[in-house]
Amino acid sequence: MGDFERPGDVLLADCPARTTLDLVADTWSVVVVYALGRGPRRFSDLGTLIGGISKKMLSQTLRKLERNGLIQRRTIPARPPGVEYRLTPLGESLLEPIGMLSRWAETHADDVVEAQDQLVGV
Amino acid sequence: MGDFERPGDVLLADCPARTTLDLVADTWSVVVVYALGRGPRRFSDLGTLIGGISKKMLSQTLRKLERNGLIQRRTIPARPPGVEYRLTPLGESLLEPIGMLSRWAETHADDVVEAQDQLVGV
DNA sequence: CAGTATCCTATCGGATACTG
DNA sequence: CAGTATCCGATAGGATACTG
Repeated sequence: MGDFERPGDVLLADCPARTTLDLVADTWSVVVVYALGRGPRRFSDLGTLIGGISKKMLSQTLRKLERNGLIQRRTIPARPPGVEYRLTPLGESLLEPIGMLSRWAETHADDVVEAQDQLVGV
Repeated sequence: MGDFERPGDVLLADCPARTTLDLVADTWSVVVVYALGRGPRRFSDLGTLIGGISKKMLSQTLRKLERNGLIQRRTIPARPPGVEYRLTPLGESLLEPIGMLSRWAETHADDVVEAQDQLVGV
């Protein structure tokens, strides 16, 4: 190998960096973390806030992120009883990267649509 | 609606922003764009550069990104004949967001592993 | 070299129904 | 409210073989 690669690079298969990228590089993970960036939320509130997500995927995504230390689940002893999810410091550290990615998607969505049309024809 | 949401937000289902996020929020898309950030590359070179990717997924990912205007495919009339992929300006605009995401994965991979171990037990 | 085609398995993801 | 369980079709993704 040369000095071209750094160990732990996302280009390397099976390294922790790649595995970690795998963990967050999917739409639901990005959107859930993005939504929790607004502050702690209940399960049902997240379901409302995030358009198009099913209870199943919301639950799965929350548990995956929890297993990997990005979010924390807490039972609220209030009335009515409920559950609250919040970002951990690790999860918060992800807010800036996915914020940039989300902003890119919002900003360049029209460019993508235009490129698609270009290829289909006038 | 309140002033809480912006139209085109990734939180909204089926809007162009969400669709565009969907397009790039997966591991192979991120890694392929990341790899092409080093400059134009041939198909086989990308396969070597990107660890663990199969020809099938590389091909599929390249075509998807091409269809959506992020990369451009060009046939090289050189010897030996080949094909070269490069980022379009739109693709280049994605380099900073995914660069941040990749750097996050590299930096926080150990935190994730630690969090996993914590939950499994000592 | 640069792919496509096929096969097969695993996961994604929605819908629905049920539980505490 | 906050989920889990089950069913089902669609897609992801690897392996292998084949093509121009």
